[in-house]
Amino acid sequence: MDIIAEDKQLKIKITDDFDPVKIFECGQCFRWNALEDGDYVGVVRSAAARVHFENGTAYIKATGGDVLLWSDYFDLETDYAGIRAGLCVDDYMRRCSQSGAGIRILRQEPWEALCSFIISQCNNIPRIKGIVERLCANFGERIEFEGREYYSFPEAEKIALLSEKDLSVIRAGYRAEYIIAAARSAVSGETDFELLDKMDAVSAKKEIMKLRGVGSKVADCFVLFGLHKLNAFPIDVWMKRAIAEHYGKSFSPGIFGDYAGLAQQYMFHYARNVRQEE
DNA sequence: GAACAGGCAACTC
DNA sequence: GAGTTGCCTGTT
Repeated sequence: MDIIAEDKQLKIKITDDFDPVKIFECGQCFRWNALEDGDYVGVVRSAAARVHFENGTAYIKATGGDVLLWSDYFDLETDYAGIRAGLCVDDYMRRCSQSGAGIRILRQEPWEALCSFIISQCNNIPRIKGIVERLCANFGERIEFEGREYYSFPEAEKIALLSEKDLSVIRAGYRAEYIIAAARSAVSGETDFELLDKMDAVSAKKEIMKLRGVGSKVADCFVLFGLHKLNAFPIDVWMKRAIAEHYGKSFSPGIFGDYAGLAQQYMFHYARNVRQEE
């Protein structure tokens, strides 16, 4: 990918898979929203940004963050087209990966991913987004961008000091208790994201599942999206259906190898966006 | 009003 | 280990 910094914006000549709609709407993140003109606006760390996509070029205009932040966040060093080609172990996966071409796994902050996916349980995307937005608006740092207000995702340190009552404004329900416990665990060092990062996906999953409110699915989402371990394979009801239909009981994510997590994204995308249209 | 939702924990057998 | 139930909130 060619990244050129010009006129206070980054211009990325896309030479690999990169589809903003799929990237932002595939369920991996909750803080990017489409504007009327189709651009996406979101917050990463302490920077707000607008992503515009046109003629094979992505334009990123942000309040901050250098080239490194954005190339890291969008995982631009990884060859998704190449990985995708290698995933086509059967005809079904070929269809899935074709339909999902353009998805990239963002390198999100571990704490943000953990917290967001704790909130995601038994919830739909609009509501998850609402809760996360209220969390940020109430406890994050204010960022002004293009005449509008945005908020950073609050640090674990900040959430650790809150009571469940303090959190009631975000209307997370019974998940509030889990969020606070996770924040305190992160602050105390009992949950150590740097340490988890060094582990393999299976060990990291096992470790993060020690937290209350973190079961198998949330743990896999954390490992895949928060730790960027691309072999983690979250299984929700959509995936369960797809697996039952196409692979049966003996299924193991292992058949997709080191990039099973990407295969999961393609299957998920296909199940949600393509298959019902057939 | 009741059932349900992209899930988890605690409990039962 | 498989099955059941409550959980907080919002939607159908």
